[in-house]
Amino acid sequence: MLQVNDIRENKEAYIKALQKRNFDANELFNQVLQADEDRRSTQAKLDATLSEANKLSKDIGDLFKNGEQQKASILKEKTGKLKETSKELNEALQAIVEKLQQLLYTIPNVPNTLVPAGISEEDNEEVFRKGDIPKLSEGALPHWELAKKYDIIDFELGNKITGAGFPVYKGKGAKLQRAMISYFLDKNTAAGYTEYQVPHLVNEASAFGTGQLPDKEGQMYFVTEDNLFLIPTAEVPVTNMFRDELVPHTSLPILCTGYTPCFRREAGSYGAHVRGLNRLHQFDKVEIVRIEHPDNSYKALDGMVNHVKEILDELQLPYRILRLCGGDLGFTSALTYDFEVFSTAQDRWLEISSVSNFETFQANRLKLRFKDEHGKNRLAHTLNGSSLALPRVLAGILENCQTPEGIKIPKVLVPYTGFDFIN
RNA sequence: GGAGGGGUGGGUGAGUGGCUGAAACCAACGGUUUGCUAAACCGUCGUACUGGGUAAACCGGUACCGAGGGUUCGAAUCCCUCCCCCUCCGCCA
Repeated sequence: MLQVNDIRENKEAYIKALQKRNFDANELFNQVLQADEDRRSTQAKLDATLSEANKLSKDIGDLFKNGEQQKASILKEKTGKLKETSKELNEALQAIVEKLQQLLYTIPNVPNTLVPAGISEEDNEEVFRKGDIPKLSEGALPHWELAKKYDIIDFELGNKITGAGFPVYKGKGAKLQRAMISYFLDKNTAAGYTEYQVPHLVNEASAFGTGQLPDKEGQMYFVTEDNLFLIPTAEVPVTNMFRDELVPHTSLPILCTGYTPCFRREAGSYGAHVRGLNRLHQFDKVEIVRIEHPDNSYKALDGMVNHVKEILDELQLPYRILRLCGGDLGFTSALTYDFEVFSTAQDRWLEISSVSNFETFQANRLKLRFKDEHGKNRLAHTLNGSSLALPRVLAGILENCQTPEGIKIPKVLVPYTGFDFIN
């Protein structure tokens, strides 16, 4: 959520930047600033009223002590009116604050200057590409066929147990997944990230803190009995470890990584694009999260991009990096790079990582602050990225590394799998 | 799930109706002392909103003692609801 002061100071620049999202902020900003004016003047009136009441209370106390009951009861009458006034003002204030919040919730983050204008994923900007797209031999198969052929993923079984989008991994398929998790975590911890195991269910405050609420409520599974959400990404529990924290600037940056399953309702998704591992209700992901000093956050973002690159280089998969355009940029993000691996058999790119800088947008909701060099309390910058989301990496491996004899496991994973071939 | 106890500033912890935004101690920071270190001593030391001031320093107002309500002229202190923690019992990977 944006800060009112920032909106006031950068109104025109923000409006212009938000146009890249095709978001017209003009009217909303005016409403926000007006609501903020109302908030202040009401607050001022309320404070003055309370101040007067406090003084009277003190006087009454003194009078009682001196045994001047009558004088005291005269003053008491006065406070009755003040009390009424302050009650009214307080109610008005709460209504205004509520309105202001509601307005702010509807405004997405301001895109960074690097973000290209655009409407859809068509307008994303490819900034990097690496790896040869293998020429597959005759009879090359999509991953869901390969999964069946080698009996490593059972989609039908998942249907039976739960429903569509909950595959069962089996044998070498299961082992390969476990291997990837270990490998990714090892890469991340070697790069300085601290590994965490976090809850897979979160409360409302957490879902709100990272921006899943109120924007994406329908995308999360919700446990009504206990009022908890199944996490759509480790970003939620990991980032929320720092909710309501005020950390010294010397403790920045904070680097975290964690493996969790991710649960997404994916309401409204259908068709060929959700086939196989392309889009699941439950999938595994290793996430990296950074809490950064505002001066360093974009350097950190580049660092994260390079880190993910390194992993993909080692996996020797063909991939590209996109800078998301305004129309495709997530609600909370200021700048996002998507990583995509090429699905050879499907002849399309699959998103496997999304690395974003949220600047203070999440921190503002989270109340995640640091004490800076001058002793001032400021909002920190939060960043996160996948390193990596498993199913599509698996799809990429299966499809790109297929040979007529079987699937060749990327060398870097072999120490983790204990086998180098699936046949 | 049942019974009881408790949630106070970075930490420990005092505080049962006004003199308490909150003692004391520890930690932290600044300084004095010192060949260096330690010790000692002095000082500073919560957060948010807001008014004045040069958006610094500083001065003032309001709110905050788990959260939200209530009683009262006045609440950390009394009452209600919820959340969390601890102990015992039950259940259990």
